[in-house]
Amino acid sequence: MTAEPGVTAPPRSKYLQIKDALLEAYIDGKPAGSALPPERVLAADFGVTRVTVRRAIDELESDGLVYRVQGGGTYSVGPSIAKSLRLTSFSEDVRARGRTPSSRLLEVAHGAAGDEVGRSLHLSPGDGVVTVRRLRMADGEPMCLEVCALAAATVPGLEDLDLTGSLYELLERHYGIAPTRAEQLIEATVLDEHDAAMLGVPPFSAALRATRTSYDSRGGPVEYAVTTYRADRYSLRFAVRRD
Amino acid sequence: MTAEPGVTAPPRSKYLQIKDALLEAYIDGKPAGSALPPERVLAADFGVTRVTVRRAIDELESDGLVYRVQGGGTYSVGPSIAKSLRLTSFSEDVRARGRTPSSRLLEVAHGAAGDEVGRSLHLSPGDGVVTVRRLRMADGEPMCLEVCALAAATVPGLEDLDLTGSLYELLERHYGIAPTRAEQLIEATVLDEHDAAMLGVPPFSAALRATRTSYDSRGGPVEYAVTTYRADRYSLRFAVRRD
DNA sequence: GAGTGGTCTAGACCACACT
DNA sequence: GTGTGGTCTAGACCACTCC
Repeated sequence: MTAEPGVTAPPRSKYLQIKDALLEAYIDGKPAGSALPPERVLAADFGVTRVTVRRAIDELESDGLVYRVQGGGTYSVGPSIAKSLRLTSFSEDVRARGRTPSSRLLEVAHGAAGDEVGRSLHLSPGDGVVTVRRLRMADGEPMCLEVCALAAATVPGLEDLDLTGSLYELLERHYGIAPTRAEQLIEATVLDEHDAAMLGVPPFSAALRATRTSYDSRGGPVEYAVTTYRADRYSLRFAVRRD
Repeated sequence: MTAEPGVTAPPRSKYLQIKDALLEAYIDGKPAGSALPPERVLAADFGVTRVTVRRAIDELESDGLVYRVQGGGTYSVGPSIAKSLRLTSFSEDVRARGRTPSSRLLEVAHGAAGDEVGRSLHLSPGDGVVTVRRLRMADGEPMCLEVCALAAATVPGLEDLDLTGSLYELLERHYGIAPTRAEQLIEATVLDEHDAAMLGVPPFSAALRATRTSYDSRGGPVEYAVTTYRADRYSLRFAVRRD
């Protein structure tokens, strides 16, 4: 059972392959409002059942890339808009925008979890946590300040590793920990003089603050992170639907 | 054509009924991490196929209320967290929080669309738009400033209607227009003296700004709205997953 | 009426977790 | 091995839109 030459990727599910094919054929570079072929036609073309085609289109719809009209058809929203809400690390995020991520490590500290962090990580307030403070940059330009807390017991020796890259990659490689889902809170705030100076903006500038608790596939909390983004460099864009 | 006594709601799809039943039985009031029964058991209990049960659980998962572990099971995230990202009007939003919405109408103006609004509403810059400025409140307390633009041709006589309630309800009732999806941009900003006074907070306070373009079921743009929320009263909370 | 998306059935096999 | 969720098939009927 060998793969076709040029097909080096691991065998992905059909509906994901179809999603990519639809993206390339009917969405990327097509004007907004272009119609996709009917589901039954696509099913025949791809040699799958309609259920599988629908699954692919379900993903495109929840990503905000197409919309459906019952009895009407399926239409492209247009090529440029609508980034979906996926759990991504800062490094992945910056690379996806075609820029180069880097970090300046500000502090690695051991201490007690305390109340809020302990509750989020399912620890007692006195349990040990490692706190990593970093200034994160894209093409060398400051983008956000990140404070990340992890249960000390789960990441022994973290402070001796290179913390200027992707924390998610590092957790996976050294500890076999991989966050798969997270709860996220987005607020607006104003930067104090210290944080503003770090980010290279005037004091009292606006900022977006994201507070995130990440969980691994077994449901255990992995990371509690507070990230403060420059308002002039960061925004959230997504599609919403009505029930 | 009368409904059954006691069955006042229109017949909803099975998977939505199952979703509600699962919510009540296994999520509301249950501690985080509680396991749901296996999909095959639920299918038998509800007298449907596994596909239909999975569809219900798909919705719960994308709402951030449960998470699944392949080979393991399906678990509740807990009762309190994770509001989903649905397209809701301010009035609906406030009522969902158990408070009473109200509005103060600041201005209704006719004018040319201009560049940005025109592009969003698929109009020429010189086409007419109606702009509605409102201060929106919950239990009488200022929550946000809303500026909403609609194509003048689609809402004749809008300025003579009662604009202190839900704009979505009004669009539906008087013009048969119902937004079904939207693209939304979230940014952080700082309030100027005028807006801060309107919202009853000190000048230069932080605020969340949401810029939204809504579309009806046929894909036509309906509304271009910029809403500025008090940062101390409004935040966004949602669940994210990794691919 | 013809065509489209929306829902649902009754199975099957695979990948992964637990023990 | 057994049980779980993940994917997929080959149909069916309904609700809606457009002509």
